[in-house]
Amino acid sequence: MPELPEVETVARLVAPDVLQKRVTGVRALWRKTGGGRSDAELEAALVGRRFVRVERRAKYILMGLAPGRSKLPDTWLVVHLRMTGRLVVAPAREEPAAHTRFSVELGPRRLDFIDPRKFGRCLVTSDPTHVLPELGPEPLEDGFEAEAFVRDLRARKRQLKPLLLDQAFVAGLGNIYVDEALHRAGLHPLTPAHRVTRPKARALHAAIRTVLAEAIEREGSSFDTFYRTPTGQPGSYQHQFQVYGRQGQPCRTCGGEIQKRVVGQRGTHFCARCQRRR
DNA sequence: AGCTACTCCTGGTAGC
DNA sequence: TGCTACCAGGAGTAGC
Repeated sequence: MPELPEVETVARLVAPDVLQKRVTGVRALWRKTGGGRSDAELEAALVGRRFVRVERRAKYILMGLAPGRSKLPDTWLVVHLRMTGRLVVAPAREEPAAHTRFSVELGPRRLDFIDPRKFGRCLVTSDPTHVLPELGPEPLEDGFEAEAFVRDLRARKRQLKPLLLDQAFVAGLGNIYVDEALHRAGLHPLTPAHRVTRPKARALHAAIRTVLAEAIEREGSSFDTFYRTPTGQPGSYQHQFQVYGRQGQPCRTCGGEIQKRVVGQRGTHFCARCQRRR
């Protein structure tokens, strides 16, 4: 499922195919994907504008469009891949692939949003802050400062797993990278945040950054048929997983058996020996 | 503040 | 083989 590294990879790879291209048509093949907007509304907002920015914030891809020859975006296409969303650029004359939910025509080519489970969104707005929820710091940016993280973490009483999944606390982590970061830091997913020692909290801060940066280097994780980069390539970080999906197998650090249990409705993987409770 | 449960969705798979 | 039941899960929301 796309988390920060996968979204970053998609944004990077799709950018050269859309930047400077002008929109010639828009269609929401599944209306909800486009936020309930009609094709006429979408066309009125986008047609004639040109993609001038492609950025990532948390798990969102922000694509800025400017009118005429302007370089200043006044309209944004905000994409969230959720579980199964993909962005693909294809020749406009080709039929859209199965499960295509939203299409932006760019002259001879077309940006397609493909999403079997229909959880993803392609929202059009004049200001991304109108559609983005409250989001915590970007874990790979300088603003994600260790001391502040330690302080904020220890001020909360939630269990680590749901706290780290909370996008308002830290942006961009999902089920996979939370499990991987907790293992790397040697922290049990059920530990209450305020019980984490300062050194362990610092270790967690470092682990989050390391895991995410390494996953971006490998273009994310593809362990099922879903996530692919816009070029159709799978990522390769799944080969680096220490705990995710490895229940029943030996821990690569200590040889203990990797456990799986449900925490807050999420499959949670950990080594009970490396990640002692409390 | 923080917990649980529910919703949205469908492809894949386990079980019969 | 063909059927049904269930599961995966990001994030929003409701209720306690």
